[in-house]
Order: sequence, then structure tokens, then C-alpha cells
Amino acid sequence: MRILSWNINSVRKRLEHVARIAEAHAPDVICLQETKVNDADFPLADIARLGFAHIATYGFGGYNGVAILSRHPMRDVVRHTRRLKNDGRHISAVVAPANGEAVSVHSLYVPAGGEAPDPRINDKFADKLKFIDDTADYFAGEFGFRDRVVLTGDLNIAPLPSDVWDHHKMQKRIGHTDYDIAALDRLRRSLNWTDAVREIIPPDDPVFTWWSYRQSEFKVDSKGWRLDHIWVSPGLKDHIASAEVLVDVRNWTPPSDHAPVLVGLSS
DNA sequence: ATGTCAGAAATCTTCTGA
Repeated sequence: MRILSWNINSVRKRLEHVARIAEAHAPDVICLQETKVNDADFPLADIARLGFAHIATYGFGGYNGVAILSRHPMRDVVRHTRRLKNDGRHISAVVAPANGEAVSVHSLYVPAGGEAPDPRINDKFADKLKFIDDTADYFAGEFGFRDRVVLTGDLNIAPLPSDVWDHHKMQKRIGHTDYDIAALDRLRRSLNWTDAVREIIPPDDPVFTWWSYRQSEFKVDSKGWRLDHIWVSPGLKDHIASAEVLVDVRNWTPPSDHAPVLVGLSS
């Protein structure tokens, strides 16, 4: 099963890109973040036409919004809330291929966390860390190590020195602070998750999935961050067959500021 | 401090979030 995750920054602005990705890479499942559309306005017919007959959406007006597009039937769709608050940041579904074992797939959009790198004075950063800890509690309580679970999404954290273009400069930037990295490690331990991309690409090699719009010119492998991730539960660790970042997509116009991550799992 | 996007609400621009 091929699973792709992409912060699309408005699904309605980038339908053509989804078509190109579907054509070129044939993912079975696409997890989207920042769809920026209410469920009632989600372009279901356009997506279905691309081969994804099964669609689960969790919109939140003009902000946030996550979705799962699947070629295979889905059941048990859950739009997750945090502290009884709808926020369009976590949707899950069990993808059940006709020939193959079912997988619980999660599309997550972790809050960015604002500017000041101190949760004691920055409420957005405190909310981000709380969101991650709530999510860790959820996974620890809901699943066991033998379950087949895939966590995807824009986690807004680059955990390794090689996940940012300048480790030293970024240590005081939200997304690469010690607070971020410790929180992401708590999430990783919640189900003993494996970072699928780093199983395939050596941890010392720079890998980026996000490049700011606020650069005069986007250049591959310059000034990026690896904010988008696909993790698998222990039950799927031995099934990781391939992993890559579709860096070229960042050059397609009009671009999202994120590139998709694609992981292939053997049955 | 700056750069650029996207969407909403209300105008033809400003705000918010990232």
C-alpha cells in the first residue's frame, strides 16, 4: 500500500496537482492537511474522478482542515477533537483493501506554535505542546504495539539536526526547539512509532518537506525543514518498502509551501 | 524586521494564521 501525506494549503487551489500526483505516483491513500475548506464545500466529485472513491473530510472553515482520500473502502471514520473543541486537525479511518489487511490511517495537522520559543509566554506554543501530548495519550490508550497504524501529517516539528538547513540557527526557532523535539519524542514513544522516511534515508542526510514562501526563489535542498512525516506502528515496521519526498512538487505552480511524503508498505 | 501565500469579511483592503 502506498500512502502519501501532503500539506496542500487549500485543496481547491491545487486540484490539478493532486491529479498529477495521482497519475505519477499512484498512491492508494492520500492524507491531506490544511485543506482550508468546510466539509460541505469539499471538491468530492473532482477527487473521486481521480480514482479516490472513498473520502473522509474534517474541515474547519478557512483554516486547518484534514482529509483522507482512498482508493479502497474506509470504515470507522473519526473526526478527533481536543478538549471537546472542533479544530479540523486530526481525522482517522480504517482503510480496508479487498486483498490485504486493514490499516488505521491518521492525518494530523499539529499547530505551528507561533513565534516566541517559550511556552511560558507564548500560548500558541503551549497549545502546540499540549496538542502533541493529548495525541500521544490518545494513541497510547487506543492502540497496542501489534496493531497496524500509520500516523501521517504536518507535525510542524523537524526532529533531527539534518531535518533543518542550519541546525545551530534553528535551535531557537519554533519547530526545532528542545521543547518541540522532546514533545515529538513523547509522541513517538506513545506507540513505539518508526519514522518511515528515516528507515530508508540515512538520518545524517538532509531531508526537507517545507520551504517558506518568503524566499525570493525556491531552490531544492536550500533552506528547508522536514516538518511532514509518516510514521508506522511496530506491527508495520518490517513492511516499510520505500520512502521519498516528492520535492519537485514544491516547484509546481501555484505551489504549496510543503512537498508530499510518500511511503510504500509491502503487504 | 523582513519576505509570501490563502481565506474571510468586507471592500476594492485589511485582517488572521502560517
